[in-house]
Amino acid sequence: MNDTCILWFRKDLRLDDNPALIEAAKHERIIPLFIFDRNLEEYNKIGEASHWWLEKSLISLSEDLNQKLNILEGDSLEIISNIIKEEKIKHVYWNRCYEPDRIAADTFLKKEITKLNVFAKSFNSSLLWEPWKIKNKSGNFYKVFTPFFKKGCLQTDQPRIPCKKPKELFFLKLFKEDNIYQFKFQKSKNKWYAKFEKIWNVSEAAAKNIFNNFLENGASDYNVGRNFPSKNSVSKISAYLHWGQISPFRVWHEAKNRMSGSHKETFLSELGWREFSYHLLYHFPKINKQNLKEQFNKLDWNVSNELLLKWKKGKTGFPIVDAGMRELWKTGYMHNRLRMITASFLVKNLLIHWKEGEKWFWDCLLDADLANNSASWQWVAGTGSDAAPFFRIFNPITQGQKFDKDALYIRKYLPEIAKLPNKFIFTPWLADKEILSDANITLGLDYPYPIIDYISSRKKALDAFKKISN
DNA sequence: TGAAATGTTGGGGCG
DNA sequence: ACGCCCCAACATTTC
Repeated sequence: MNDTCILWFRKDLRLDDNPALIEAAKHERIIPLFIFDRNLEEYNKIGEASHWWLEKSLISLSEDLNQKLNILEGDSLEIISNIIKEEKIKHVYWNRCYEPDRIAADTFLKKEITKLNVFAKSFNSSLLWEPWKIKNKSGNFYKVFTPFFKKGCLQTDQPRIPCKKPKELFFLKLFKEDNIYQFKFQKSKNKWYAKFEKIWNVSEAAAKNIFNNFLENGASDYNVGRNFPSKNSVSKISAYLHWGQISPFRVWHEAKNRMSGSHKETFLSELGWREFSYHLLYHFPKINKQNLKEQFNKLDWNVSNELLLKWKKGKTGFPIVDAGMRELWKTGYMHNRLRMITASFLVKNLLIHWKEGEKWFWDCLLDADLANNSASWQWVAGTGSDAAPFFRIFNPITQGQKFDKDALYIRKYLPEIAKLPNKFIFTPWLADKEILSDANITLGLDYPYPIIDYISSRKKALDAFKKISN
Protein backbone atom coordinates (compact mmCIF):
# COMPACT_ATOMS: atom_id res chain seq x y z
CA MET A 1 0.00 0.00 0.00
CA ASN A 2 1.18 3.46 -0.92
CA ASP A 3 1.70 5.50 2.22
CA THR A 4 3.19 8.77 1.00
CA CYS A 5 2.42 12.21 2.35
CA ILE A 6 3.22 15.76 1.34
CA LEU A 7 5.18 17.97 3.72
CA TRP A 8 4.77 21.51 2.51
CA PHE A 9 7.60 23.78 3.70
CA ARG A 10 6.90 27.50 3.91
CA LYS A 11 8.40 29.57 6.72
CA ASP A 12 9.61 26.59 8.71
CA LEU A 13 12.77 25.73 6.80
CA ARG A 14 14.21 23.39 9.40
CA LEU A 15 14.10 19.83 10.66
CA ASP A 16 14.42 20.58 14.36
CA ASP A 17 11.19 21.29 16.25
CA ASN A 18 9.00 20.97 13.20
CA PRO A 19 5.55 19.67 14.18
CA ALA A 20 4.42 19.08 10.60
CA LEU A 21 7.52 16.96 9.99
CA ILE A 22 6.83 14.94 13.14
CA GLU A 23 3.39 14.13 11.79
CA ALA A 24 4.70 13.41 8.29
CA ALA A 25 7.29 11.03 9.71
CA LYS A 26 4.48 8.70 10.74
CA HIS A 27 4.11 7.85 7.06
CA GLU A 28 6.44 5.67 5.02
CA ARG A 29 7.49 8.31 2.54
CA ILE A 30 7.51 12.09 2.57
CA ILE A 31 7.38 14.38 -0.44
CA PRO A 32 9.04 17.55 0.85
CA LEU A 33 7.72 20.49 -1.12
CA PHE A 34 8.37 24.19 -1.44
CA ILE A 35 6.30 26.42 -3.74
CA PHE A 36 7.28 29.86 -4.92
CA ASP A 37 3.76 31.14 -5.45
CA ARG A 38 3.48 34.59 -6.98
CA ASN A 39 -0.20 34.80 -6.05
CA LEU A 40 1.06 35.51 -2.56
CA GLU A 41 2.46 38.92 -1.67
CA GLU A 42 5.36 37.44 0.23
CA TYR A 43 6.74 36.03 -3.04
CA ASN A 44 5.29 38.48 -5.54
CA LYS A 45 6.70 41.42 -3.62
CA ILE A 46 9.65 39.67 -2.06
CA GLY A 47 12.52 42.03 -1.27
CA GLU A 48 15.84 41.58 -3.01
CA ALA A 49 17.71 40.74 0.18
CA SER A 50 15.02 38.37 1.34
CA HIS A 51 15.05 36.65 -2.02
CA TRP A 52 18.75 35.99 -1.70
CA TRP A 53 18.22 34.55 1.77
CA LEU A 54 15.36 32.36 0.59
CA GLU A 55 17.42 30.84 -2.18
CA LYS A 56 20.26 30.06 0.16
CA SER A 57 17.75 28.60 2.60
CA LEU A 58 16.25 26.30 0.00
CA ILE A 59 19.61 25.04 -1.18
CA SER A 60 20.60 24.36 2.40
CA LEU A 61 17.30 22.75 3.33
CA SER A 62 17.54 20.48 0.33
CA GLU A 63 20.99 19.40 1.47
CA ASP A 64 19.56 18.57 4.86
CA LEU A 65 16.90 16.49 3.05
CA ASN A 66 19.46 14.49 1.06
CA GLN A 67 18.86 16.74 -1.96
CA LYS A 68 15.23 15.65 -2.05
CA LEU A 69 13.46 18.98 -1.67
CA ASN A 70 10.96 19.58 -4.48
CA ILE A 71 11.12 23.27 -5.28
CA LEU A 72 8.41 24.50 -7.61
CA GLU A 73 7.09 27.75 -8.90
CA GLY A 74 3.40 28.29 -9.56
CA ASP A 75 -0.04 28.15 -8.03
CA SER A 76 0.03 26.31 -4.71
CA LEU A 77 -3.38 24.70 -5.04
CA GLU A 78 -2.76 23.58 -8.60
CA ILE A 79 0.63 22.09 -7.80
CA ILE A 80 -0.53 20.31 -4.68
CA SER A 81 -3.68 18.99 -6.37
CA ASN A 82 -1.62 17.58 -9.22
CA ILE A 83 0.77 15.80 -6.90
CA ILE A 84 -2.16 14.45 -4.91
CA LYS A 85 -3.68 12.96 -8.05
CA GLU A 86 -0.52 11.62 -9.60
CA GLU A 87 0.93 10.13 -6.45
CA LYS A 88 -2.37 9.14 -4.86
CA ILE A 89 -1.65 11.18 -1.76
CA LYS A 90 -3.97 11.01 1.23
CA HIS A 91 -2.20 13.32 3.69
CA VAL A 92 -0.83 16.85 3.44
CA TYR A 93 0.90 18.66 6.31
CA TRP A 94 2.27 22.14 6.84
CA ASN A 95 3.07 24.69 9.50
CA ARG A 96 0.99 27.82 9.64
CA CYS A 97 1.84 31.29 8.32
CA TYR A 98 0.07 34.45 9.43
CA GLU A 99 0.14 36.89 6.54
CA PRO A 100 -3.49 37.79 5.73
CA ASP A 101 -3.43 36.64 2.11
CA ARG A 102 -1.65 33.45 3.13
CA ILE A 103 -4.31 32.69 5.74
CA ALA A 104 -7.02 33.15 3.11
CA ALA A 105 -5.17 31.03 0.55
CA ASP A 106 -4.49 28.25 3.07
CA THR A 107 -8.10 28.18 4.20
CA PHE A 108 -9.28 27.86 0.62
CA LEU A 109 -6.66 25.25 -0.24
CA LYS A 110 -7.55 23.13 2.76
CA LYS A 111 -11.19 23.17 1.78
CA GLU A 112 -10.42 22.25 -1.82
CA ILE A 113 -8.09 19.35 -1.15
CA THR A 114 -10.41 18.00 1.51
CA LYS A 115 -12.89 17.61 -1.35
CA LEU A 116 -10.37 15.26 -2.98
CA ASN A 117 -10.75 13.07 0.05
CA VAL A 118 -7.38 14.15 1.41
CA PHE A 119 -6.59 14.80 5.04
CA ALA A 120 -4.92 18.20 5.43
CA LYS A 121 -3.54 19.40 8.71
CA SER A 122 -1.66 22.51 9.76
CA PHE A 123 0.54 23.01 12.82
CA ASN A 124 2.14 25.84 14.72
CA SER A 125 5.89 26.15 14.34
CA SER A 126 6.52 29.86 14.39
CA LEU A 127 4.54 31.63 17.10
CA LEU A 128 4.77 31.00 20.82
CA TRP A 129 1.15 32.06 21.24
CA GLU A 130 -1.47 31.86 18.52
CA PRO A 131 -2.79 35.38 17.82
CA TRP A 132 -6.42 34.34 18.21
CA LYS A 133 -5.84 32.78 21.62
CA ILE A 134 -4.62 35.85 23.47
CA LYS A 135 -7.53 37.94 24.68
CA ASN A 136 -8.15 40.34 27.53
CA LYS A 137 -10.85 39.99 30.15
CA SER A 138 -13.51 41.58 27.99
CA GLY A 139 -12.76 39.17 25.18
CA ASN A 140 -10.99 41.64 22.89
CA PHE A 141 -7.46 41.47 21.63
CA TYR A 142 -4.79 43.52 23.36
CA LYS A 143 -3.64 46.81 21.91
CA VAL A 144 -0.93 47.54 24.47
CA PHE A 145 2.23 45.49 24.71
CA THR A 146 2.76 45.17 28.46
CA PRO A 147 -0.62 43.69 29.39
CA PHE A 148 -0.51 41.62 26.17
CA PHE A 149 2.75 40.04 27.21
CA LYS A 150 2.51 39.93 30.99
CA LYS A 151 -1.10 38.93 31.35
CA GLY A 152 -2.10 37.65 27.95
CA CYS A 153 0.96 35.55 27.18
CA LEU A 154 2.88 34.79 30.36
CA GLN A 155 -0.18 33.95 32.41
CA THR A 156 -1.58 31.44 29.93
CA ASP A 157 0.07 28.29 28.60
CA GLN A 158 3.85 28.32 28.51
CA PRO A 159 5.37 27.74 25.07
CA ARG A 160 5.57 24.02 24.40
CA ILE A 161 8.84 22.12 24.77
CA PRO A 162 10.52 21.86 21.36
CA CYS A 163 10.55 18.49 19.65
CA LYS A 164 13.51 16.79 18.00
CA LYS A 165 13.98 15.77 14.42
CA PRO A 166 12.57 12.26 13.84
CA LYS A 167 15.21 9.60 13.29
CA GLU A 168 13.83 7.57 10.43
CA LEU A 169 12.89 9.63 7.41
CA PHE A 170 12.42 8.72 3.78
CA PHE A 171 12.16 11.64 1.38
CA LEU A 172 10.97 11.45 -2.18
CA LYS A 173 11.98 13.70 -5.04
CA LEU A 174 9.49 13.86 -7.90
CA PHE A 175 10.86 16.43 -10.27
CA LYS A 176 13.95 16.83 -12.35
CA GLU A 177 16.05 19.90 -11.82
CA ASP A 178 14.87 21.61 -14.98
CA ASN A 179 11.33 21.81 -13.72
CA ILE A 180 12.14 23.60 -10.55
CA TYR A 181 11.98 27.19 -9.50
CA GLN A 182 14.87 28.95 -11.16
CA PHE A 183 17.21 30.57 -8.69
CA LYS A 184 17.44 34.21 -9.53
CA PHE A 185 20.63 35.21 -7.84
CA GLN A 186 22.61 32.16 -8.81
CA LYS A 187 22.30 33.30 -12.41
CA SER A 188 22.38 37.01 -11.91
CA LYS A 189 25.52 39.07 -12.12
CA ASN A 190 24.13 41.51 -9.63
CA LYS A 191 26.93 42.26 -7.22
CA TRP A 192 24.84 43.84 -4.54
CA TYR A 193 24.06 40.57 -2.83
CA ALA A 194 27.56 39.13 -3.32
CA LYS A 195 28.72 40.81 -0.14
CA PHE A 196 26.13 38.86 1.83
CA GLU A 197 27.91 35.65 0.94
CA LYS A 198 30.88 36.64 3.05
CA ILE A 199 28.84 37.72 6.05
CA TRP A 200 25.92 35.33 6.32
CA ASN A 201 25.85 31.59 6.47
CA VAL A 202 22.30 30.57 5.70
CA SER A 203 21.38 27.19 7.09
CA GLU A 204 19.69 25.55 10.01
CA ALA A 205 23.10 24.61 11.42
CA ALA A 206 24.31 28.20 11.10
CA ALA A 207 21.23 29.45 12.94
CA LYS A 208 21.99 27.13 15.81
CA ASN A 209 25.61 28.27 15.90
CA ILE A 210 24.88 31.96 15.81
CA PHE A 211 22.36 31.65 18.62
CA ASN A 212 24.72 29.53 20.67
CA ASN A 213 27.44 32.07 20.15
CA PHE A 214 25.11 34.76 21.45
CA LEU A 215 24.25 32.73 24.53
CA GLU A 216 27.90 32.17 25.29
CA ASN A 217 29.25 35.63 24.52
CA GLY A 218 26.60 38.32 24.31
CA ALA A 219 23.83 37.17 26.60
CA SER A 220 25.45 38.05 29.91
CA ASP A 221 25.55 41.72 28.95
CA TYR A 222 22.41 41.80 26.85
CA ASN A 223 20.31 44.29 28.76
CA VAL A 224 22.97 46.98 28.53
CA GLY A 225 25.08 45.92 25.57
CA ARG A 226 22.16 45.60 23.17
CA ASN A 227 21.99 49.40 22.99
CA PHE A 228 25.53 49.78 21.71
CA PRO A 229 25.94 48.89 18.05
CA SER A 230 29.72 48.47 18.26
CA LYS A 231 29.29 45.66 20.78
CA ASN A 232 28.42 42.09 19.93
CA SER A 233 25.56 41.87 22.38
CA VAL A 234 22.61 41.09 20.16
CA SER A 235 21.61 37.69 18.85
CA LYS A 236 21.29 38.45 15.12
CA ILE A 237 18.86 35.57 14.71
CA SER A 238 16.07 37.67 13.19
CA ALA A 239 16.41 36.42 9.61
CA TYR A 240 16.69 32.81 10.75
CA LEU A 241 13.59 33.29 12.86
CA HIS A 242 11.72 34.74 9.91
CA TRP A 243 12.33 31.73 7.67
CA GLY A 244 12.12 29.31 10.53
CA GLN A 245 15.68 28.09 10.39
CA ILE A 246 15.56 28.35 14.14
CA SER A 247 12.48 27.61 16.19
CA PRO A 248 11.16 30.36 18.47
CA PHE A 249 10.28 27.59 20.92
CA ARG A 250 13.91 26.47 20.94
CA VAL A 251 15.04 30.08 21.37
CA TRP A 252 12.56 30.72 24.18
CA HIS A 253 13.54 27.69 26.25
CA GLU A 254 17.27 28.01 25.66
CA ALA A 255 17.16 31.65 26.70
CA LYS A 256 15.10 30.74 29.75
CA ASN A 257 17.60 28.11 30.80
CA ARG A 258 20.83 29.81 29.93
CA MET A 259 20.27 33.52 30.52
CA SER A 260 19.63 35.22 33.82
CA GLY A 261 18.26 38.27 35.59
CA SER A 262 17.36 41.35 33.64
CA HIS A 263 19.18 40.06 30.57
CA LYS A 264 16.85 37.11 30.40
CA GLU A 265 13.77 39.21 31.09
CA THR A 266 14.61 41.70 28.37
CA PHE A 267 15.51 39.09 25.78
CA LEU A 268 12.29 37.17 26.39
CA SER A 269 10.30 40.37 26.13
CA GLU A 270 11.94 41.05 22.77
CA LEU A 271 10.56 37.71 21.65
CA GLY A 272 7.32 39.03 23.12
CA TRP A 273 7.46 42.04 20.79
CA ARG A 274 7.71 39.65 17.87
CA GLU A 275 4.56 37.93 19.13
CA PHE A 276 2.89 41.31 19.59
CA SER A 277 3.68 42.28 15.98
CA TYR A 278 1.97 39.13 14.72
CA HIS A 279 -0.89 39.70 17.12
CA LEU A 280 -1.39 43.17 15.63
CA LEU A 281 -1.04 41.90 12.07
CA TYR A 282 -3.65 39.26 12.71
CA HIS A 283 -6.14 41.73 14.12
CA PHE A 284 -5.23 44.67 11.85
CA PRO A 285 -4.51 42.96 8.52
CA LYS A 286 -3.87 46.33 6.88
CA ILE A 287 -1.07 47.20 9.26
CA ASN A 288 1.41 47.62 6.36
CA LYS A 289 -0.92 49.91 4.46
CA GLN A 290 -2.78 52.06 6.95
CA ASN A 291 -2.03 54.07 10.05
CA LEU A 292 -3.47 52.32 13.05
CA LYS A 293 -4.11 55.72 14.57
CA GLU A 294 -6.34 57.25 11.97
CA GLN A 295 -5.73 60.88 12.90
CA PHE A 296 -2.33 60.51 11.24
CA ASN A 297 -4.10 60.20 7.88
CA LYS A 298 -4.41 63.96 8.05
CA LEU A 299 -0.74 64.62 8.67
CA ASP A 300 0.92 66.69 5.99
CA TRP A 301 3.83 64.43 5.06
CA ASN A 302 6.72 65.74 3.06
CA VAL A 303 7.07 64.29 -0.43
CA SER A 304 10.67 64.56 -1.55
CA ASN A 305 12.39 61.95 -3.64
CA GLU A 306 15.62 63.83 -3.25
CA LEU A 307 15.65 63.66 0.54
CA LEU A 308 14.36 60.09 0.51
CA LEU A 309 17.16 59.01 -1.79
CA LYS A 310 19.77 60.65 0.40
CA TRP A 311 18.38 58.82 3.39
CA LYS A 312 18.44 55.50 1.52
CA LYS A 313 22.01 55.99 0.43
CA GLY A 314 23.24 57.11 3.82
CA LYS A 315 24.10 60.62 2.67
CA THR A 316 22.17 62.75 5.10
CA GLY A 317 25.24 64.39 6.59
CA PHE A 318 24.41 63.04 10.05
CA PRO A 319 27.05 60.38 10.67
CA ILE A 320 25.10 58.13 13.03
CA VAL A 321 22.15 58.05 10.62
CA ASP A 322 24.35 57.44 7.59
CA ALA A 323 26.32 54.71 9.34
CA GLY A 324 23.08 52.86 10.05
CA MET A 325 21.88 53.13 6.47
CA ARG A 326 25.25 51.97 5.19
CA GLU A 327 25.21 48.98 7.51
CA LEU A 328 21.85 48.02 6.04
CA TRP A 329 23.09 48.35 2.48
CA LYS A 330 26.34 46.54 3.11
CA THR A 331 25.17 43.71 5.30
CA GLY A 332 21.40 43.33 4.84
CA TYR A 333 21.07 43.92 8.56
CA MET A 334 20.84 46.90 10.90
CA HIS A 335 21.35 47.03 14.63
CA ASN A 336 18.13 47.74 16.50
CA ARG A 337 19.36 51.02 17.98
CA LEU A 338 20.10 52.23 14.46
CA ARG A 339 16.73 51.09 13.17
CA MET A 340 15.16 53.44 15.70
CA ILE A 341 17.53 56.32 14.95
CA THR A 342 17.31 56.10 11.16
CA ALA A 343 13.55 55.56 11.20
CA SER A 344 12.99 58.48 13.53
CA PHE A 345 15.12 60.63 11.24
CA LEU A 346 13.09 59.74 8.16
CA VAL A 347 9.69 60.18 9.76
CA LYS A 348 10.32 63.10 12.09
CA ASN A 349 13.25 65.09 10.75
CA LEU A 350 12.51 64.58 7.06
CA LEU A 351 8.77 64.24 7.77
CA ILE A 352 8.53 61.53 5.10
CA HIS A 353 5.80 58.91 5.44
CA TRP A 354 6.81 55.74 7.30
CA LYS A 355 5.57 53.65 4.37
CA GLU A 356 8.56 54.85 2.32
CA GLY A 357 10.91 53.64 5.04
CA GLU A 358 8.97 50.43 5.41
CA LYS A 359 9.37 49.72 1.70
CA TRP A 360 13.10 50.39 1.72
CA PHE A 361 13.67 48.17 4.74
CA TRP A 362 11.49 45.52 3.18
CA ASP A 363 13.76 45.48 0.15
CA CYS A 364 17.10 45.65 1.97
CA LEU A 365 16.64 43.64 5.14
CA LEU A 366 17.53 39.98 5.14
CA ASP A 367 15.12 39.63 8.05
CA ALA A 368 12.30 41.50 6.28
CA ASP A 369 9.13 40.35 7.97
CA LEU A 370 5.68 41.74 7.26
CA ALA A 371 4.51 41.78 10.86
CA ASN A 372 7.72 43.03 12.46
CA ASN A 373 8.60 45.55 9.79
CA SER A 374 5.17 47.18 9.63
CA ALA A 375 4.52 47.14 13.34
CA SER A 376 7.95 48.56 14.11
CA TRP A 377 7.69 51.37 11.57
CA GLN A 378 4.31 52.30 12.98
CA TRP A 379 5.83 52.15 16.42
CA VAL A 380 8.60 54.61 15.58
CA ALA A 381 6.28 56.87 13.59
CA GLY A 382 3.86 57.06 16.48
CA THR A 383 1.01 55.91 14.24
CA GLY A 384 0.81 52.42 15.69
CA SER A 385 -0.93 50.66 18.51
CA ASP A 386 0.97 51.27 21.76
CA ALA A 387 3.54 53.17 19.72
CA ALA A 388 6.20 55.59 20.82
CA PRO A 389 4.57 59.04 21.03
CA PHE A 390 5.11 61.13 17.92
CA PHE A 391 6.94 63.79 19.90
CA ARG A 392 9.62 61.34 20.90
CA ILE A 393 12.14 62.53 18.34
CA PHE A 394 15.64 61.13 18.44
CA ASN A 395 18.38 63.71 18.26
CA PRO A 396 20.60 62.52 15.39
CA ILE A 397 23.67 63.93 17.13
CA THR A 398 23.30 62.99 20.76
CA GLN A 399 22.11 59.46 19.95
CA GLY A 400 25.52 58.89 18.41
CA GLN A 401 27.31 60.50 21.33
CA LYS A 402 25.38 58.36 23.79
CA PHE A 403 25.40 54.98 22.09
CA ASP A 404 28.49 55.12 19.92
CA LYS A 405 30.63 57.19 22.24
CA ASP A 406 33.96 56.26 20.69
CA ALA A 407 32.46 56.31 17.18
CA LEU A 408 33.64 52.77 16.49
CA TYR A 409 30.44 52.00 14.63
CA ILE A 410 30.47 55.26 12.67
CA ARG A 411 34.07 54.74 11.61
CA LYS A 412 33.35 51.19 10.53
CA TYR A 413 30.68 52.21 8.05
CA LEU A 414 31.82 55.74 7.17
CA PRO A 415 35.51 55.35 6.36
CA GLU A 416 35.48 58.72 4.59
CA ILE A 417 35.21 60.54 7.91
CA ALA A 418 37.05 58.03 10.05
CA LYS A 419 39.96 60.35 10.66
CA LEU A 420 37.88 63.02 12.35
CA PRO A 421 38.49 63.25 16.10
CA ASN A 422 35.70 62.07 18.38
CA LYS A 423 34.84 65.64 19.24
CA PHE A 424 33.69 66.38 15.68
CA ILE A 425 32.81 63.03 14.20
CA PHE A 426 29.16 63.39 15.23
CA THR A 427 28.96 66.90 13.77
CA PRO A 428 31.48 67.27 10.92
CA TRP A 429 29.95 70.59 9.84
CA LEU A 430 31.05 72.14 13.13
CA ALA A 431 34.69 71.26 12.61
CA ASP A 432 36.90 74.11 11.43
CA LYS A 433 38.88 73.99 8.21
CA GLU A 434 42.11 72.72 9.72
CA ILE A 435 40.50 69.81 11.46
CA LEU A 436 38.66 68.86 8.27
CA SER A 437 41.76 69.09 6.12
CA ASP A 438 43.79 67.12 8.65
CA ALA A 439 41.15 64.41 8.22
CA ASN A 440 41.29 64.70 4.42
CA ILE A 441 37.71 65.85 4.20
CA THR A 442 36.14 68.46 1.99
CA LEU A 443 32.60 68.85 3.16
CA GLY A 444 30.14 68.65 0.31
CA LEU A 445 32.53 66.45 -1.63
CA ASP A 446 33.82 63.63 0.54
CA TYR A 447 30.94 63.80 2.94
CA PRO A 448 27.71 65.79 2.65
CA TYR A 449 26.65 68.83 4.61
CA PRO A 450 23.61 68.03 6.76
CA ILE A 451 20.57 67.86 4.47
CA ILE A 452 18.36 69.55 7.05
CA ASP A 453 18.73 71.79 10.04
CA TYR A 454 17.84 69.46 12.84
CA ILE A 455 16.50 72.08 15.23
CA SER A 456 14.03 73.57 12.77
CA SER A 457 13.13 70.15 11.34
CA ARG A 458 12.20 69.07 14.82
CA LYS A 459 9.97 72.11 15.24
CA LYS A 460 8.34 71.49 11.87
CA ALA A 461 7.48 67.94 12.85
CA LEU A 462 6.01 69.05 16.14
CA ASP A 463 3.96 71.74 14.37
CA ALA A 464 2.65 69.24 11.83
CA PHE A 465 1.76 66.95 14.71
CA LYS A 466 0.04 69.75 16.61
CA LYS A 467 -2.18 70.44 13.60
CA ILE A 468 -3.61 66.94 13.60
CA SER A 469 -3.93 66.76 17.37
CA ASN A 470 -6.74 69.27 17.72
C1' DT B 1 13.17 52.03 23.73
C1' DG B 2 13.69 61.20 23.95
C1' DA B 3 14.79 65.90 24.06
C1' DA B 4 14.21 70.63 25.07
C1' DA B 5 12.26 74.01 27.97
C1' DT B 6 11.42 75.33 32.34
C1' DG B 7 11.76 75.07 37.35
C1' DT B 8 14.37 74.25 41.72
C1' DT B 9 18.23 73.86 44.69
C1' DG B 10 22.54 74.73 46.70
C1' DG B 11 27.41 76.04 46.77
C1' DG B 12 30.80 79.57 45.95
C1' DG B 13 32.44 84.23 44.76
C1' DC B 14 32.07 88.70 45.99
C1' DG B 15 30.82 93.31 47.55
C1' DA C 1 27.75 87.79 58.42
C1' DC C 2 24.71 88.73 54.81
C1' DG C 3 22.45 89.31 50.40
C1' DC C 4 23.00 88.86 45.75
C1' DC C 5 24.32 86.75 41.52
C1' DC C 6 25.90 83.00 38.78
C1' DC C 7 25.60 78.53 37.34
C1' DA C 8 25.92 73.67 37.55
C1' DA C 9 23.20 69.81 38.77
C1' DC C 10 19.13 67.81 39.11
C1' DA C 11 13.91 67.49 38.67
C1' DT C 12 9.68 68.40 36.28
C1' DT C 13 6.96 69.59 32.45
C1' DT C 14 5.97 69.84 27.76
C1' DC C 15 5.98 68.57 23.05
